[in-house]
This record gives sequence, C-alpha cells and structure tokens, in this order.
Amino acid sequence: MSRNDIHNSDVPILCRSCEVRHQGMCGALDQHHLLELSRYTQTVRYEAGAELIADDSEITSYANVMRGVVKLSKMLEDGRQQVVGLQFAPDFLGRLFGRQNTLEAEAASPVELCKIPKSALEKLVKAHPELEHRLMEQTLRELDEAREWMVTLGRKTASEKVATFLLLIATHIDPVANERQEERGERSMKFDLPLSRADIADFLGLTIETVSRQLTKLRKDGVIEIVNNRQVTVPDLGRLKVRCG
Amino acid sequence: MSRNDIHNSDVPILCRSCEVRHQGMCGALDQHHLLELSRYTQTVRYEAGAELIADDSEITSYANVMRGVVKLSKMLEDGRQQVVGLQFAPDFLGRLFGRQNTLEAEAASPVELCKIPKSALEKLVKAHPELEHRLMEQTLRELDEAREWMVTLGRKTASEKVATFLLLIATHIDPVANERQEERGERSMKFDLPLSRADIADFLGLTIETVSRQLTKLRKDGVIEIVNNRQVTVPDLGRLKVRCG
DNA sequence: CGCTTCCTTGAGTGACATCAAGCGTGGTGG
DNA sequence: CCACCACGCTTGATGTCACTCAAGGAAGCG
Repeated sequence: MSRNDIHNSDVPILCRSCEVRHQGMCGALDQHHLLELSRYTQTVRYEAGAELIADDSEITSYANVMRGVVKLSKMLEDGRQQVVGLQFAPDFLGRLFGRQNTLEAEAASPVELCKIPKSALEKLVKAHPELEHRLMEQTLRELDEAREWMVTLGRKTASEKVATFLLLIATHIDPVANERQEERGERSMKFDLPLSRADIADFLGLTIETVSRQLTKLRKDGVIEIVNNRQVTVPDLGRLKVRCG
Repeated sequence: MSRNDIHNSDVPILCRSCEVRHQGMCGALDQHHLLELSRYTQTVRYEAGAELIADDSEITSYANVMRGVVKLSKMLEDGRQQVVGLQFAPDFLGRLFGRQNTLEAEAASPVELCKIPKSALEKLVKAHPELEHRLMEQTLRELDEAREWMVTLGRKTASEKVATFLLLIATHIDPVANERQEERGERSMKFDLPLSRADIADFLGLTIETVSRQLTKLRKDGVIEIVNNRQVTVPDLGRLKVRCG
C-alpha cells in the first residue's frame, strides 16, 4: 500500500509515505515547505486508551492522525459522557485558533500522531492560504458528519443506531481496502471495531447493555457475524444499510 | 443600536449598518472590496416558514443572515426529522465549496438574507485569504456548537433538553441586548421563541407532547413564565442553567 | 488457578412515545 | 356579530423501548 513518488528526493523522509501528504493538509505544501514544516513536527506513538488531549487544557499543539483511531468526547459534570467524533488517518486533530480545548481526545486504538506546536502551525497557516483551505475543507467535512450524526442521535432507534455505527466504521476504518472492494463488487467486509462496547454506547447515546443486545439481534438476523468481541464480519453491506433507517 | 463609522462614505449603503460587516465575514473586507462584493449581492426578505434551501438541490448561491432565525434540518426517508442547527445574524448560510445541499434551510422567523452567487463568493474567497479565514472561524464555531448539541441529544433527559434549548435561545436571539443586560447584572430575560413546539421537538429529538409537558413543568416550578405560545420570560437565568444538566 | 475486565443475558422499571380528547386563538363567512 | 373551523398547543391514559439492576460467562493476565 506504499505510494511512491518519482521525484521525492527533497521530501522529508517521514513525509514520503505519509497519508497526510496525499489526502490531508500537507498536500497543500510543496517540498520546500514540507521541509520547513518538518523542522517543527514530531511523530509520537500512543497505545490504546492514552489521553491525547485533556478537556479544558490549554492548546499547545496540533497533530495529524497518521495511524489508528482517535475518539473525541465531552462529559457533563455528573459523569455522563458523549463521544462527539472519531478521527481516522489522515484527519487533523485540534481546535484551530482556539485557546482551550473543549473536549477530550483519547486513542481508541494504537495511534501515531504527527504533532506540531500551535504557534508553528498558525504561522504556517498565515503564510500559506492553501493550507488553511485544506483545513477548511476538512472542518466542513467534520461539520457535515457531526450533523449527520445528530440525526442518528436524535431520531433513530437503538437498533438503527448500532447499524449506523457499524456502517460508519466499515466505511472509514480502511478507506483504501474499502474502495478496492467496491471496485471488485464485493459486498462482504471484515473489520476490527476500534471501540469497546462502553465507547460505542457513549457514541450512540445508549447503554452498554442495549448495544450488546442490538449486536446480538443483528447477529441472529444474519446481518453480521461476531468473530470475537472486537472483530465483526458483514456479509452484505447492503443488508446493513437497510437497517440504518 | 445603529453603529456609525466616521469614514464610510465609500462603503456601499446597504453595508453601512449591517451586522455582517461588523461581526461576520464582511469584516474581512475593506471599502474597496466591499464595493466589489456589493456588485453581486442582493438582499432578499422571506416570511416565516419559507424554504431557503431545499435538500439535495444544487448549490447556486450563499448568503449571510442579516435578520431573523434560520432553521437547518435533515430528514430520514420515512419522514423523521432532525433540526441540526439554528443560524442567527450575522451567520453565513450555505455549504462552502459543496455541489449539492445536504440539508434543508427554512426561515424560522421573518428573515432577511444578503445573497451572493456561488461563483462570485468563491472567486472572492480565493482572492482574499482573510475572507476564508473569517469563514473558517465561523465554521469552527458551528462545529463546536454541533458537538455541544450532540451531548444534549445523546445524554440529556427531556427536561434538561428543554432547559438547554431555552438557554440557547436566550443567549443567541439578541446578543447585543443580552450583553447589556449582563453588564447591568440583570438576570431576568424575556424573548420570543423562534420555533414552534414541533420545531423544538425536532431540534431536541423529542415529541411535541413531551416538549409541552416539560415547558409546563418548568413553568410550575417557577423557572419560566409563559406569556403566550411564543413568548417566554426567564426571571433568573441562573436557575435555568442549573436545569441544563 | 483465581482475579479482573469486558461482555452477554434476564427480569423489572421508568421515561418518553403514542393515541386520543379537549382548549384557546385567530380567521372566514354567513 | 357570532357560528364555524383550522391550527397549534396542552393534558390525560396507555403502551413500549431502552434503562437499571443483577447475575453469570468468556477471555486475558498475574
């Protein structure tokens, strides 16, 4: 799955095979500016469960997700939690131009980030409008997704919510493999759930028990197969879509 | 409440007292570019209930909300509806850089828009990065609000949802009067609900009946007074906030 | 082997939906 | 002017879906 450029001798080594450069914000930069950028960036690995951003903390850096899944969530004072977004590679992480974080970010799976100090990125953004444009496009996509999810949260039944979640993961977890599969007309799919039942419940505005029951129901109805707690097979994506309401 | 500039002889007449120029996207433009912009813009009035944007329609123009409240909503095939956002002056209306609309926009109250053709604005955005920056700031604010609302939809009870909605309206309907009131230490507020019970229900993911019952409950508990179906008084915003969960 | 963590399953409850009147206001026409 | 209806809202009775509480199974780990 590595992508090779013919002329990339001046591209920083780390950037050469990076998805962010091909689909994410770094695609706005040429070799010269990539080099400039790479003087400030730092790639960091986190294990699943690690806190990447603490709620109410001061924003000191931004990041690009290079690998893994990041869970964004908000909490009410009494502990009720709502997952408000999932970030996949090559998504951008952080509230651009903000001072304080208004949500918590946690590694849902093992994660690799390409971090950059707040001030460095903001200077770069000022200097390269094309970079801000890329980030704008991503922000707009996130807004679209958030609104789509509001429909799921507000108006769908528990069973539709779970089906919608599975479809979301199926279509986001591995975009490349996914496209290839569609080209070949394959409708079957197998994937790892990046979230625990508790996280799924917090994403869907349900309880663990309800999520579990609905998954069992989908299994009994032959819509999915549950290999183990984290692995799911969908024999026919079409049959899953029908269940999304 | 009119704001006067000392030197605005070259500012297009329509722009002179416009909130958009002071707080919204047009603040990014100087007199010269405002003049350029105003060659393409057109202000249009709509009455409450008018459809401003149809779902799945092609995007041909953008707009700024100059007066009134706009309701953004999405529908499932079977007719279930979810309101996914409310736009107040001087908000921007339209999915920048999109081709198709993915939601419906309706005038919740009498509305005045300042419309501009899609291509004209996009050219202007390309030429003036500062304009895109303003729109970026607004998009990020909308994303923050959408995520805040996801918590309400997913994790709050019916009564907390209604209280949260009232607080949202109280703090957005008339920002200027609102600030003045806070300065004076007044905690009481009276305002018009821009939405019908049905719209409120669609915003909160509830039914009309539940919204009505919760409003009655807030009234009986002395948190609000219901002047008539559309007018509400909140004697103490603090007491309302406590109810938001 | 026992412990912990995560998940499933069951029984009972409760919050909100549904179904069904009834009320108030504003508009229309006789 | 009032009868009539339409519309939006409220209120009550009943139903149901998802939550709560409780127990037990499966997998990972010391």
